[in-house]
Amino acid sequence: MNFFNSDRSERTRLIMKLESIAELEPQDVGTLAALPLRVTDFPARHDIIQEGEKPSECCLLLAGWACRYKVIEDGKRQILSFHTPGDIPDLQSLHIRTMDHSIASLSPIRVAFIPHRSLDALIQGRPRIAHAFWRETLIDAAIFREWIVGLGRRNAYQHMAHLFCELRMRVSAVGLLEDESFELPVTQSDLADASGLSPVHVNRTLMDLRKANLVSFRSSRLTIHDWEGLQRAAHFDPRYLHQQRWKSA
Amino acid sequence: MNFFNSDRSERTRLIMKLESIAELEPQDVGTLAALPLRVTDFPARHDIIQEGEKPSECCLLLAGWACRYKVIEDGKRQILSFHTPGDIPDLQSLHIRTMDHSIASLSPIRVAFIPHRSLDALIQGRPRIAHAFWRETLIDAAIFREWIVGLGRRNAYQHMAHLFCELRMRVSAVGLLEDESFELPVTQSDLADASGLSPVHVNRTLMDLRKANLVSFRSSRLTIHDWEGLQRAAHFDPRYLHQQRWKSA
DNA sequence: CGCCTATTTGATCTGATTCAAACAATGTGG
DNA sequence: CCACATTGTTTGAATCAGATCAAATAGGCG
Repeated sequence: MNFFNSDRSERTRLIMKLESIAELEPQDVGTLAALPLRVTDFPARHDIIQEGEKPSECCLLLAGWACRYKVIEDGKRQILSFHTPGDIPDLQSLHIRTMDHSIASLSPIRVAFIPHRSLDALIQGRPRIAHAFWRETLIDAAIFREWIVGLGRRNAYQHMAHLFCELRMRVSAVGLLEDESFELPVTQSDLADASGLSPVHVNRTLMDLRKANLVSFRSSRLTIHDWEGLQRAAHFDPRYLHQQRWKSA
Repeated sequence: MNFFNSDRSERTRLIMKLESIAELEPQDVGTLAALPLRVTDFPARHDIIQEGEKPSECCLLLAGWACRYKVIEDGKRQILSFHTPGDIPDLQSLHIRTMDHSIASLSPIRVAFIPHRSLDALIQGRPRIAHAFWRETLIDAAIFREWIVGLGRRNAYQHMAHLFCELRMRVSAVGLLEDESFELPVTQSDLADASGLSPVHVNRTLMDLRKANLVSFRSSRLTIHDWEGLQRAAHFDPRYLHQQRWKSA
């Protein structure tokens, strides 16, 4: 619990994110800033919430990377989404009591827990914020849909390229893209669990992408060498992300 | 436009559905019943909305089956979800202007178009209905997540079994399950596009499920011979559907 | 340095695809 | 009500994308 360590840029992350999702009024921003936050740090690869729990708070990611995942009977894991600062990966718990999946840190992370009570009050009193929150969960669903397409109908090469395009766009939207390169603290096994492939095949696909001079992934950092080409390889169309203003290229 | 043909059971479908999702007050029900509906019939295999459109109405499915789908560059199709009466498959268009996928009828269907304007008013004025609508889109997302798991980490046999379990539960919840059997007006190609498989392999998998005496799928009807066994084969756990009261078996 | 975890490589295997053709069902018009 | 066309299902054979197994190599870090 490092409430006082949380720096200014982290504490305004939620406001930045929601402003990128919907228009807010000055009063909305004030109400958001007054939200009670319980700020907590977690190490890498640590469960924040587990499937089956009934949380009474939502967790706002302030720094670091997280993911949602499910484990099936035979122990296989499927990652459902990746999350960057500003995301509230369990926002749905506001209206769906029981978690149907787990959320874990990928890197060391800092999260702010916000009581459901406070969020409910916000939703009642501030329709624009309610709109922004709902919209965030809907964009979430749009990303799930695109993953379904990738898993169902794209080959490994296109699928991985598409995933990197998505992450690039989202990272860029929260200002973490540095010259077509960003921290991506995941292993190739994580990428396998996200893309429905085996770790070995992820490795080979990464090498193919490297050989085609599109991207390279080394020491937890993705560098895009040819953004145009990557999009072409993935047949990537960013409209499904429903970003208002694309801070792209 | 068959407003007057729409029978009583169809017109209360939405109310039934929302009541199964969240608790409503009598006044909510009254407001819902007063919603202006533009009822329209469509033949089978007809697009109701296409990707890229910006609808100003939502479509409530009154009768028949529909699906969401996306088509990628090389012409491959991925079905994203199946929909039964009571569903509003484009409810997200209320907050996300542009459709990122299409919606089509599978069988002949009857839909009621409801202006966004009216729904917005409802959401402003009746918090419980707002809650129910939001919750419906969240359950949608939960189903997407389960499809991601199926596509990524289940084999063809488990995946198809799981899909049938999902459909059985949902069909049951809207009262369309008749003695462990229900209309499922889709082709094996449709099942292939939903499960990320080829039509040939769907055919072979269906035969395997038949041979195991779990289900049979003939002339647009799915009959479950062994509900327990089917759930076991799929490792099906219905909790992700977040149904309040399971009107099951 | 030495341990542990992640990546890379090679060889082999397999679940699922593709192609092609036969067959069954359903519908349509004469 | 039959003939024909169309669409959907079934079967077989060949092929392939990606999985699995196993072992070697490379990083990161206390």
